[in-house]
Amino acid sequence: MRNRIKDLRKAKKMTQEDLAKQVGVSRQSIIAIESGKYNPSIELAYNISKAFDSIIEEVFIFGERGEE
Amino acid sequence: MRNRIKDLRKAKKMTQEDLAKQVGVSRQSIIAIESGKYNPSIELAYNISKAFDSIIEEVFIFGERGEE
DNA sequence: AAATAATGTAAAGCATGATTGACATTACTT
DNA sequence: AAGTAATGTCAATCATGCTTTACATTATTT
Repeated sequence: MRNRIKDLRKAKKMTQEDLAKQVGVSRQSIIAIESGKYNPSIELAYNISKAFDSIIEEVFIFGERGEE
Repeated sequence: MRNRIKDLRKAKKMTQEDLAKQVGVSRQSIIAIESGKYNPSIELAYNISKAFDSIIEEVFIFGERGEE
């Protein structure tokens, strides 16, 4: 599962730390999620997408056919 | 965070076990999620919503004002 | 070029999502 | 009413999201 966090974040000129604070997790978590290291909880995914005034499906891209 | 899984599941006449198999988790996980005991991963939330031909936001309802 | 901000990496530990198994209870069927 | 399917509950264990700390690297600014 990929995501657009890095791009959306830069479009809003936010640092990883800004986003981390806004959604209430550590910067490490943002890094790990941006780089696809793990699956956030749905609650966190929701908070992140809200930080970008988007819905989850606009931020997280689910493998149509297997996640290259 | 509430969700409509139980209702959607019944509308499709699926058992918890049916759903569990279809999305690849244990029945316990379905029970726990249906009853709001915990936050699924986004991947699982996505698979569940796909089982109902819906998007995440149609299945999971995020606390408008704090989750009674 | 030096200083500082932002990003990346690594490892240890904690919190909780998810599994398994066994049993109790409530609904359907016959 | 008896039998079976479906749901619910409890507890132990495993897997992984998430935190914390500390440092290294890459950008940005002056």
